[in-house]
Amino acid sequence: MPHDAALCATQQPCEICPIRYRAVCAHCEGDELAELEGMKFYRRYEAGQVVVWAGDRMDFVASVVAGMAGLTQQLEDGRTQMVGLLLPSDFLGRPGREMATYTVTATSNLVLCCFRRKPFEKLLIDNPRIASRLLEMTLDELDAARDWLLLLGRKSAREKIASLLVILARREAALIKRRPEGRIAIELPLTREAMADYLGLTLETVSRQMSALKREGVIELDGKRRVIVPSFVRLVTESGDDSDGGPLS
Amino acid sequence: MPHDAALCATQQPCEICPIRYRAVCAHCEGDELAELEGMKFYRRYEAGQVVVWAGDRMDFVASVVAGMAGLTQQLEDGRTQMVGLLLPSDFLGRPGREMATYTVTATSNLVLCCFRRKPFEKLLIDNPRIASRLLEMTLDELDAARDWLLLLGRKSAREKIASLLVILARREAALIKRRPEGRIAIELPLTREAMADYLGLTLETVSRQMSALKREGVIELDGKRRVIVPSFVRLVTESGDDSDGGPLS
DNA sequence: CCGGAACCTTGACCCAAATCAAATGCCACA
DNA sequence: TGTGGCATTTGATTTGGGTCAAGGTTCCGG
Repeated sequence: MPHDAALCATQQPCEICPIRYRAVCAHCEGDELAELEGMKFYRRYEAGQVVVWAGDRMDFVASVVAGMAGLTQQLEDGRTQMVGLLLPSDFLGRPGREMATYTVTATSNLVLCCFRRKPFEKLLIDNPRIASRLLEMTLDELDAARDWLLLLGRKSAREKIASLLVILARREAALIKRRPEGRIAIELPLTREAMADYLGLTLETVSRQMSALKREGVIELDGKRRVIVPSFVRLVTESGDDSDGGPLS
Repeated sequence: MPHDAALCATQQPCEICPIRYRAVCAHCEGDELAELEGMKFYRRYEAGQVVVWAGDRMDFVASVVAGMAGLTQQLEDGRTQMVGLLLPSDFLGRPGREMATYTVTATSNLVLCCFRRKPFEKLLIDNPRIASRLLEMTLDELDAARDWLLLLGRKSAREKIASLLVILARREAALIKRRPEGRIAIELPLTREAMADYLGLTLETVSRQMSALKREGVIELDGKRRVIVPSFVRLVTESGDDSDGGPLS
């Protein structure tokens, strides 16, 4: 097994792709889809592997098919902040940009559906369906970033943890077009350190707050990477915002 | 003078518009520009006026021509975080969305170049130039939001203040296609409270850090709303990140 | 079954920024 | 020229989360 990104021969047809109707290809049909299908290739990364370093040349863009990746930014003295969390169906890379602006790391085992950048950019010009879907996804990501700004700027450590769990639960549920409620389980494919980098905390504070939420019955831990939430509404209350999570979209 | 948004009769031709080559209309020429010009109308707001409330119907989109506006999000208990800062040439509103997601407030006197939403959406479909410019602007805004995440998550109060000043200086300079250097003046069309909401601080902390930067000669104050920076590189050093601000774009 | 590494938890202490509380400056306007 | 209403500054005190330090788990390879 190579240490580098593994170019993976086994790729699925788009028809049975789990992110077929949520990714950048969502609105494509017939010829458009065939063209994308013809140029796609898969890559797999192990948890912890770096996909690209900030400043490196990046000549592909991709959709996350499975797993999770984090975009990360750093100050010179090493302080680290996650600035993007990519879940299945999210888009990676910026058309028109040669160099990666952020370091991308697989936080769990990761499968990407990649397209070489240049041909993809051409497709973007010829094919308004793809371009408009990408605009829509970018606007959604901007909205998510804005919720994240509120989280980082104004929420307490406990609210931050609860918010992260709510976000993961909602994203997980959205993939199967449902809305989380009642007793639910959340996969948590992040180390405590990655959670801390996401939330602007230290890993010690993350650990302490997780313990506190557990002690108070808001969550139960099933191993380190799986969380049981007895009452989803209780968790939402703890997260500080009581928005209902908006339309299913 | 009405208390509400002032629909303003005096509007300039696009040719002499100060944001002609930076706004969503940047790549438009001839017919495209004429079409935009035919449907545009100006609105003016006084400092402090609300442009739209979160949740209200919003049936126009707009470019900021002059002045500054803040997008703001709130938790139920009143904690407030600014999640967007709109400067001249920035785009306001989301095509395809009926309701405003954020409250928009003029932080200084503000001039908007508005388009009714429905006709603008139609234009977006028919006219790839505008759509691709909007995608580009949205991607830039996402990058800015990601720098902002780093600021909120990991920077000290002093670094936050310095970073805000650097951002304003760069944006001001970019409008005239220059890069800030040496001794510069920065307009600061924000109250201390608005700065605090931007930076995830209290207004007292903002005031204290401004005083400290002044005491140490990093900045001089010329009234409350104008800052003189004797050495721009010194200010950038104080901001924590030493990126050079990227290409002029 | 043991040793080690990676990850996580817990405790004690500290500090940067929040909170609470006055002052002070600065207009606009009577 | 005073006066009320802001925005801002400054001071005293508290506190949430950071830092430093020590153990505990889990899991893998030998």
